[in-house]
Amino acid sequence: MDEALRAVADPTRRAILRLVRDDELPAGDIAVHFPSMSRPAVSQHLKVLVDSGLVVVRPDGNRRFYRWRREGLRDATAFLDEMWSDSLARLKQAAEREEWPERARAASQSKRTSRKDTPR
Amino acid sequence: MDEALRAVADPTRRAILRLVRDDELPAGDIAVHFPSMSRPAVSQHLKVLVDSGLVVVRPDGNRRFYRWRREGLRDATAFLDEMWSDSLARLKQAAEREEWPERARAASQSKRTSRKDTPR
DNA sequence: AATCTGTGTAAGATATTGCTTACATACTCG
DNA sequence: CGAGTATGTAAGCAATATCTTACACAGATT
Repeated sequence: MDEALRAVADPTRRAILRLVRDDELPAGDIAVHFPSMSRPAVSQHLKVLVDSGLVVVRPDGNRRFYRWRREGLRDATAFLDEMWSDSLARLKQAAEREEWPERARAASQSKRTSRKDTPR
Repeated sequence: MDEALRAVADPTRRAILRLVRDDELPAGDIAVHFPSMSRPAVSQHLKVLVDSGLVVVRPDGNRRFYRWRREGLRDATAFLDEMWSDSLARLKQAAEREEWPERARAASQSKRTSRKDTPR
């Protein structure tokens, strides 16, 4: 999942993903969308996308067709969903404390047990 | 948005986000959750999170309380939504071509106009 | 066969990350 | 005030990312 998110953190790679989301495209066709960078650079981005599981390749004769691989974004999506979810457990906990979840809760008591930076 | 996604691509930072999603926590309390790394390392991760807009700080006396900033994940979420969406435009286009969107479409003709790597 | 075409890989330069340790600062409390 | 607490910043380092140019090589064309 780290890999997928890292891959998606690059704007070029996101643009590539959009290109191959609905259509299968050969590397060359993808590269022409990025005149500001060399073709090998795009090729390397494609490699990153393949290695992170976000895209699959289908060689066909001379060319290599790239296509989005849905499964590759599952975990990343799950993480965001988790962040946005209203967490039942959280609501229950809040209820038990007789507080409203909407109200910002004051921070719990910090333990204050640490002294100095523990050297390692 | 690049920044937010890059920030979230790190597992430590995701863990921090989960910690401060529902509760406001002081830096120290956050750091103790990561005994495998030094406190300054965590502090630096917090800085990344703040700089990328994923988290806000509230200084209070001695301490600094961190809390998730929802807005920070909006764009990243939008990107994923876009990837998963069934794109009305795409459906319409498919209809106009009298094809079913579920059917994988063969790649469009590549132009084959490129010759060699263009030197820069 | 000779030569394109499409695309990946190698090597190298440079910038960025993610740590670590040492230190600076500011607040708190007796 | 002076010691202790909470936390950020500086400097340095090893690993990684992201480009670039040069090159390798298989498949297509003539």
